[in-house]
Parts: sequence; structure tokens; C-alpha cells
Amino acid sequence: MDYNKLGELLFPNISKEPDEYETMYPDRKLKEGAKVTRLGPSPTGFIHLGNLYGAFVDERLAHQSDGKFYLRIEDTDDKRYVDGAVETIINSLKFFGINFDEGATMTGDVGDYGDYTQSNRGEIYQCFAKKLIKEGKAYPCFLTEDEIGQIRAKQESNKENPGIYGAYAESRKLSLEEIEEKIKAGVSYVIRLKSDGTDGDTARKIHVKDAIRGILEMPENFQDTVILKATGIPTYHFAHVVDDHLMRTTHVVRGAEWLPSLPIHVELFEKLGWETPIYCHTAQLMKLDAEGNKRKLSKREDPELSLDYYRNQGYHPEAVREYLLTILNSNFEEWRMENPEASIDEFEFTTEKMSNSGALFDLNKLNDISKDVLLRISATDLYEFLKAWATEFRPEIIHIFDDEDYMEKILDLGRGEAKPRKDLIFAEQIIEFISYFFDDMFKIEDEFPDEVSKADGSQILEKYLESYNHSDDQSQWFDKIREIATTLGYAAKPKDFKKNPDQYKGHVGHVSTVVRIALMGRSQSPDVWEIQQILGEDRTKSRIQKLI
RNA sequence: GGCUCCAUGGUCAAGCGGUCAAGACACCGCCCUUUCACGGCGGUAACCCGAGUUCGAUUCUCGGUGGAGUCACCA
Repeated sequence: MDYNKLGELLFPNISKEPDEYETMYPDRKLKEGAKVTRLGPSPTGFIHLGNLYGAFVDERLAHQSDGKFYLRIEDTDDKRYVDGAVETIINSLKFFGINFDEGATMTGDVGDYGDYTQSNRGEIYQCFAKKLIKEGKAYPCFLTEDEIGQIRAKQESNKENPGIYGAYAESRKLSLEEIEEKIKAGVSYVIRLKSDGTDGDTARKIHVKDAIRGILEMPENFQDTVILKATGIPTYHFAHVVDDHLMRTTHVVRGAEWLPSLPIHVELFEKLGWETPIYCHTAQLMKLDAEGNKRKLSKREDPELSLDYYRNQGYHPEAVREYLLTILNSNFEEWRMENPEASIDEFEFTTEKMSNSGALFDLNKLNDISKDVLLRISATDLYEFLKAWATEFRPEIIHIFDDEDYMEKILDLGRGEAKPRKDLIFAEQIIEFISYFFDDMFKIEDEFPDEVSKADGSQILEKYLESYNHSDDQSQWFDKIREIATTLGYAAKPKDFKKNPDQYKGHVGHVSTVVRIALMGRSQSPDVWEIQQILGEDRTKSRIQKLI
């Protein structure tokens, strides 16, 4: 068979030589050890936590080594394109602090290794497919869907591996004349890799270095995988190999679901005479499935796996980043404890410290981390963050941001001290937590404690209002509470009440709870005196007045 | 079903032949305290099973079991 002739027959319009592309995309002149990574989403615009997880690895690897991180749009499957997807992808990741150095952008490509959209790279893939044809390493396959179905059925009944390979690769046997004839007749065909592997030959293993998992040992590929579809568009396998080589990617970060097709990629790299990049197969993010506290389960579209969920709930991007890093690198938490104030960027992220078993998403942990993260954010920044969130997701409450000064005092409540409060977790929760500061959201939610009768309750509030002086300091204020408590038969100290429960109706805590409920509507809140100072004299008095 | 990956408390995880098997989250108790939080102290709780290698296996090898992934002209 004259493979050269076959190549010209199949790709008459491809005139460029592979070498031209090699010189067009020279080795990147980066410093020693610099890593080049990429994110290759399909343009559905749907980004989930798993994508962010992977993107974070790419980003850290590249930026920690003074390398490059680029965005490549993998749109070889025309059915999945969604309008505005690129914009959504870039913005979603940007929100979480992940930025690209080059690649596809909203306004066009940036960088010297483009085009960064696979659908625009048709000629490049065809050029290298032609090269493989000419070297007898690939061939046109004319099998129809029906024929492939029949082959599969036969394989299934014989309990053989399904697929086109070995003797089942019928189109391998075609002569040049037969191929020419079919093409003239307009018969549709794909280009398949002519694999050197043999089914069942378990002795032949490939060894691939994976930065997360160490040396992987797998059986070699034996499938004549499709590399170019009938449309001339490449499959993922071929596009991955060609692109990551020409774009000089050094580290390929992708999910573990790609592990089974790794032998295909290895054979393709080998046949094209290229070096494989370093693979980093990340663990899958897991989730407990519905209802039952069942087993691990991975899903594409669980609500809390969608990034929108975190934005809706109003988690601060920094909290999500920090959480991701704690599940990404097992030594991060320890580092954070030693460096509570340091920027995340100072942490040395390594693939070796990555877990290779799937992590179950833990909302408790996220919340815990978020509390600490928010503590590091100033009230002013928090104000801006919440306001931006409310503008997008809760426009009906935007008026609470009108008085910035008031809001910032609220947000700073109890945060300045050595043992700061950690009440704030995410926007939705924060709004609920501080709602009593706003008259239109204020409501009485809790009951007076059992120790306080209704009559006593009114008396407490009456006396409280009578003696109220807004300029009292905290201890003067509390002395007055104590006085009210004792005159009404409540212990001034909880310990006294505990010792002699029969001598008192209750203790000062019960009395202050009454005040607390009148002011905040709830029996639990930060310090009453401090809250009063923020509420102001008028609002404080009027709330007490209302319950008398 | 074939192939692949994975396997330490409820969750995330240290460990890389000899440890009373870290730590964090969650949970429980106590302390602090006018409530709640915060903080402090303490507690419950784990090496999937079976062989083999070894003086000795959570750690190495094999087998099983379990979970996950993948077997497309989708990525």
C-alpha cells in the first residue's frame, strides 16, 4: 500500500507540513521548572465544583512556578455549544480568583499558541492525521453505524471486548483502489488509529508518570480509536494530544475519569513522535446521594456541586478557595494554623500532597472555614461583598445597605476582640443573623423564659425603660439589670440561683433574656449593650415600649 | 461483564515495617459566661477481610470484598 498516496487522496487540501506547525509554535522560553497548564472546558457554560477544583490545581501549578495557565475551548462536539459560554466560564472562575494568562477570552485570543478554540483548528488536526496516514499509522474506516453495531453484538455474544480492533478492523484490509472507489462514491468515513496493541496481551504494559498517583501501570491500548470524525473534526483523544503538544503544555490536569483512556493517548503521543506531558489525574469530588447517608457518588448536576449554589448562598470566594485548598493539599490546614494571616498564595501547593481517593464534600467544614475567613475581611470589604451579593440575589432587601456606617458597625459587632465572635458564615445566613437591626425585618421569634411570668416580664421592661440611660457604659448598664433582677426576686448571680434555687424566681440571665427578646426578638444574640449602642437610643426605647 | 482507580473514626485526613495509630470538622461533657457564640479542657469513635513476605505489618505482595470510574464519530 502506498501510504503517501493514501494521505494525498484523503487530505488533498492539506498542504502544510507538520514541521511548519512545530516552528510556528516553538518551545516556550520559560525559566527552568515553569509549568504550563490549561483548562479545557466544553462550552456548555456549566461550571461545577469539580471544574473549579481542577482549575485551582492548574492555576496554582502554573502561577507558583512562573509558568502559564491558559484557557482552551474544547468544542469538538458541536451539539453542546451554549451562547455566551466562554464569558460565563471566565467570569465564574474569575469570581473565585482564578485568572488565565492566555487563551480564549471574551474579546478574542491572547497568546502565541492559538487558535485556542478547537473548532478553529481543523487544518492542524488534519495535517497531523495526514502525517499518521502517510506513515501507515492510521487509516480510513468505512464501517457504518449498523455494521459496528453488528460487530459489537457478535463480540458481546463471544464475550470479547467490544470495539474496532485486530480482525474486527475490517477497513484495515482495504486496498488503495477500494478506498479510492468508496471515496469517489461519497461513502462516509472516519480516520482511525492503527493500533499496534493486541487484545488480551496483558504482558505488554505501559508505564506513565502521574504527578499525583506516581507510576501508573496499565495494559497498552489495542483499540483502533477514532481520531477524526466523519466531519473532519477530531475526537477528544486526538485533539488533546495535538493541542497539548503544540501549545507546549507541561502538565495535564484532568479528572480521574480519563484514566481509562490514558493508553490511547500514550499510543498517540508515541505514534506522533512526541513526548507525553506530565499527567495529574485528580480525584473525583464525591457526594452523598439523596436522602440516605448512602455511599459515595459522583454527579454532574447536584445543586451543591454547582458553583452557582455558592454564589446564591453568598459564600465568599475566599472561603471557597480556602476550603478547596484544604481538600486539595492535606498539609494546608496545618500551614494555615501556623500562618493565620498569610495569603493563600504563600502556601506551597504540591501535587504530591494531593489525595488520590475521592473526597466527600463537607458543608460543615466549609462553614467552619468560612467563619475564619470572614474574620480576616474588614467590615468595609464585607459590606461591599454583601451589597454586591444582595444586588444580584436579594434586591428586595437592598435598602438595608443604604446606611453604610450603620451596616459596618453591625458587621463589626464583637469582631475586634482577642476572642472574636464567629457569627458570620455566608451572605444568606448573615442577613438572617442581623435582620433584627432593621425594623422591617424585626420580629419576635422566641418566648420569655419559663422562670419569668408575664407580669414579671412587663415589670422588667417597665423598670428597664425607666432607668435606661443611653450613655451608660457597659458596667453601669449591667448594674441596673442586676438591680432590677434583685428587686423582683431574681438572683443577681446565676451561681446563687444554682445553689439555692428555692430562694429565687430565677437569675439575672433570665431577666436579661427578657430585654434581649424585646430588643432582638430572640433569646440568643451578641452582647446586648453593644447592640443597643448600634441600634441607637430611639430604636432601643421604642422596642421596649412596644412590649410593655 | 472487561479494564482502571480507590480503601484509616460520621466526614476530611497524617502515617510511607516497630507509634499508647496525629490533627481538623461534626458530636457529647465540663469550664468561662447575663443568652448565644468565641475560647480552654476532656470524651466517644478508625487501620474492610483472608493469605503470604518478615522477628514484626495499618504500612510491602497476592486474592477476595466494597465503593467509584470507564468501555461513543461526548468530553
